Amino acid sequence: MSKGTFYITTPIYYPSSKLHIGNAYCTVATDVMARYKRMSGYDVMFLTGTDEHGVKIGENARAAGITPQEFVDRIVEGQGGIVELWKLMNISNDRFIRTTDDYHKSAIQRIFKALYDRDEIYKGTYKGLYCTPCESFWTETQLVDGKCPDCGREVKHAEEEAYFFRLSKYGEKLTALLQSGYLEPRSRVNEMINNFIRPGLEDLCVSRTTITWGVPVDFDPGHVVYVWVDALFNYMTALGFENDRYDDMRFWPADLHIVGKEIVRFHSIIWPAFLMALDLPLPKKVFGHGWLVFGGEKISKSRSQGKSVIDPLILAPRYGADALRYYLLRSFPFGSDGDFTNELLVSRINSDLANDLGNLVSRTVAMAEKYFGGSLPDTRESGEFDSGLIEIASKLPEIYETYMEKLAFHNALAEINRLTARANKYIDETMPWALARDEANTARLAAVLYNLLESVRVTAVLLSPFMPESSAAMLTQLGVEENRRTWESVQSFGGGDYKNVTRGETLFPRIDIDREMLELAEIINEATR
RNA sequence: CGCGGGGUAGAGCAGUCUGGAAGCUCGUCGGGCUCAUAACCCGGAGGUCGUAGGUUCAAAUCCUGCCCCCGCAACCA
Repeated sequence: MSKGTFYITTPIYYPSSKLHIGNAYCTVATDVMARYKRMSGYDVMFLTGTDEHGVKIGENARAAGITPQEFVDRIVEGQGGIVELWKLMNISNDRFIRTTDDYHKSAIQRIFKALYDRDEIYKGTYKGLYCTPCESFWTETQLVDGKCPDCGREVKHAEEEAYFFRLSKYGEKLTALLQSGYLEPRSRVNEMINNFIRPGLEDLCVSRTTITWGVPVDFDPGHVVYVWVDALFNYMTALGFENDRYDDMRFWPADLHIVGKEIVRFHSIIWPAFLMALDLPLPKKVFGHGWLVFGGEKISKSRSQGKSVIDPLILAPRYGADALRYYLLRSFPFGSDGDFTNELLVSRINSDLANDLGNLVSRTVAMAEKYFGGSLPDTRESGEFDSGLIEIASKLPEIYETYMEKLAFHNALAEINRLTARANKYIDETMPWALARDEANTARLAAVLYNLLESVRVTAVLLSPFMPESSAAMLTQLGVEENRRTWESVQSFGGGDYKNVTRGETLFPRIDIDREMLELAEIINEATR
């Protein structure tokens, strides 16, 4: 029974160079949310993709001596590219849009025309500071010492004909939208209103004549659609808006756009204004997450050129995509910045995953095999200490759900860890190895192991959006059938039985942190040489 | 006075919206257990919650000033 549709998106990434761990952070979070919603019964559409036009890509392609299309093809679909990265990170996107896809380009032309026909777009003059060698316009504030921020040379005032979107008339409607809870976290709302709306919105330049790598304005040769319309409408063209490639408009409006804090502005001001202009339903929510920083400083694309050790292509195979996914979402509140360090990554894996969770599964499964040959008897005797464990396990799904709905992933995971810790303690309290010494205690021993296996099952199911592979491996060791791996099945503790418990491979091997840090240092050295 | 975020135990962080016994992980010291991945469990030491005021019966939390760090400023998640 479906609870309805749920449409969730990542930003479309700009493939001017390879992606870094920060992009992976955003996509992993979106993936977790998508998997969580699927698990809890929604018909989910999860979209990610790439924004492939613009000056920078044109330049980089020229520098590489290939066409822009070849350039983006390489970064998106080539070896070590974006598609491969998402596969490696176990991203379950239903669709991948590239703004160079034909259906998207023709749809953008129709959308641009529709805005023009409604007089939401008009032809005017773009005035700015132009750097001739770079073929780029800059604003006053972008200049470095009054010169081009890219090449450091003089800029001059220049004008070009351009189309403008009447953004300025949407100030009031946008303020109301922002105050209605459209944008989270709440702290970003003031930033948007104070910074951009209150000073007065200017009309937005939506075409350029100096750019060639982009979607042409079909009714006015020489003009190319500038980033806004091209990029933002991906969320709709990917569903089939103004094109025949797809027929999934039942997913619109989007339930959740997850974006980085630097593009909150585009998604909370420009994007809804476009939709208002076309009388289209607005997305239900935009969530602006924080950034990963590295040693307190921002991770930039330029700084991560080459193989830095924060490269997910190195980290994911080394520790497992699940462990990396877990670390990213457990360590930092999603709305704030988080300091990524390799030490913290390894120490998280060791303490939370190897010592606490992995070891719990290991000792529980080992005892079920050792004492009952992997098949628990049906006669069980409850006893002291049971209620403490069962209470936590029973309440967990509801608490988890509350946090997941708020995208408070770190809190949801902390709650799961609480159950893991409680289960480990329960083993100490009940001392199954002592019970096993006397056959008179068989029923009690069966109950203890049953409670432990149930706790692990609940844990594994709730972890499945975060760590899909490890979760499945755990449930396989427990010998749990499909119908006991569902969201519904963890709403109540007990009910099933355990007749086929089998030890498996170590879920999360412990890492020698000192040796690991040395090896990572060597990897950095080799890469920078 | 451009805007925003942050300053909580040796380290890294929750908690601040919605005021009500200062919490978690790592590290450290001591004890327990032997089912388990030298893992697990219990206990101890360690903090004037950046700073100065204010509101309150009560402030890490609300208000004001100041200091320090970081980011944004129209294409870096």
